[in-house]
Amino acid sequence: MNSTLHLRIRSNIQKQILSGSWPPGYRIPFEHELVARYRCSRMTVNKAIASLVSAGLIVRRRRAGSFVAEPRVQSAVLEIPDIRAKIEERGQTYSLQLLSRRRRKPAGRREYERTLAAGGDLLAVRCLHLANGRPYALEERLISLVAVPEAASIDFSLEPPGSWLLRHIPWTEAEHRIRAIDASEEEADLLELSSHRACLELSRRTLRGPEHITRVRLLFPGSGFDLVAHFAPLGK
Amino acid sequence: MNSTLHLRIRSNIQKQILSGSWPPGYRIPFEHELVARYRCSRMTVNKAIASLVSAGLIVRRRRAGSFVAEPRVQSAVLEIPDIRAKIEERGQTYSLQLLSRRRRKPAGRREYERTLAAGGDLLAVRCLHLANGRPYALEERLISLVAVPEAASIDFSLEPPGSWLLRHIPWTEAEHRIRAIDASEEEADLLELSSHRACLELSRRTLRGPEHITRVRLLFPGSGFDLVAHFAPLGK
DNA sequence: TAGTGGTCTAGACCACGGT
DNA sequence: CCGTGGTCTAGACCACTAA
Repeated sequence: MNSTLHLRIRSNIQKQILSGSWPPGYRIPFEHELVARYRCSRMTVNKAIASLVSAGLIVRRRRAGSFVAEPRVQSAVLEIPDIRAKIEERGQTYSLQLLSRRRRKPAGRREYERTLAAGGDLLAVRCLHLANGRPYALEERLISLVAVPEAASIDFSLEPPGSWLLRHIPWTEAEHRIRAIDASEEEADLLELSSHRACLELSRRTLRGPEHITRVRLLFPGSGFDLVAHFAPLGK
Repeated sequence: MNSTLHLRIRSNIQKQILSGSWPPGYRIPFEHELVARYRCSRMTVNKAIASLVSAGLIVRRRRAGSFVAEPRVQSAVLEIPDIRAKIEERGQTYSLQLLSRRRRKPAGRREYERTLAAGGDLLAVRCLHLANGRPYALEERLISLVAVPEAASIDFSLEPPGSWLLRHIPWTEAEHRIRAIDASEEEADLLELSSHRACLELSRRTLRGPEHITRVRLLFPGSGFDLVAHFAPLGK
């Protein structure tokens, strides 16, 4: 059992919901009823319920009451690892191979390149992440030199661009897309794939407010890479 | 600008962080300073900051103050769609083909099957989800008949097992794994894949507290399927 | 229109952990 | 030790909305 009162109230209510005793649509006790039951102030009850609302377990309607939410589409929190950190935490040696790095104008026919460039140049970086000397992931990245001019003078052969950017432009927003694709001839060659060509492709667009920062495509050999996501209606 | 005071305070602080004015490690004003600045009570300031803490933007340390958090590993909220709903919302016709359905004992050598079965039988279901009559995903599912005895009398040729389970056993916890794999001969045949065999494999273990409910493996042809996840340090 | 949740106040005591 | 955040109280007014 938890220490503080609002956490105890919260976990009692949550238990009813997760066990199925209070099914979706069930009206949980009113705040004033919980105040009476736990002999506490309304703010305390409110804090407990608010946390269940933000976890998506409860919906509240004025004048009507608070109800167990209808379960939505399954959603899960996906941790997208920093590649170097992930490799090192498994006790392997991380190394980085810079394949190419050039400054260029956006390709005219690519809408997203012009958006990203925002009237300036792009830095195009291609590199290979290795674990114990074996290919782990292929990275193709575009960086807006309007948004991140300092990047022009970094050579990215020591620190991977992702880690460098995270240190210099933290707290951005991002949109991810995950697909399975067959590696091309050249990609299979770089990743040292033989028969099995299936790869997990992770694409990410990174923004800071309206400003586009970077766009990256990571290619992981299917055999060596898992994304694990956990869903628990626990929140915090 | 937002309506209520605690939301205004919150978004003012958030703006400082996301714009980079207050970098990671920066000590934000003490509660009593914000109380003075906004001429409000401490509870109101506390509510604003608490919400930024739960969004992961701020860490608090007693006696020391509240600090802009060091950006963690990128994390994103992944929406795992209900297959039927997803197909129908794109205006396509959903249909379901039940390939096999049998009740059986757990395979002795498979640890997880014995755990899932919990001393009873399993229901093994294999089915194909179709969009406009074309294969969209292959589903292989095990259901614990100890946890969900009603499932024994459902034939799952009309309603997909996932949708049925969500209606009957809502609010569970789940663990997901996402990989890219090459489809086997048989799987490629069922999914009508020709040359490109890369598939996205989504595995999910579903629990209710200590009780194991179901285990499912979904195979999506790489060409036709995206998972999209959005990360924004906004929370709620 | 009556009762719910949403918000806010002006206090209070306490635990913890930097100084 | 002492100031911070963590928690809690016993009120209050208001907006919304279901009945």
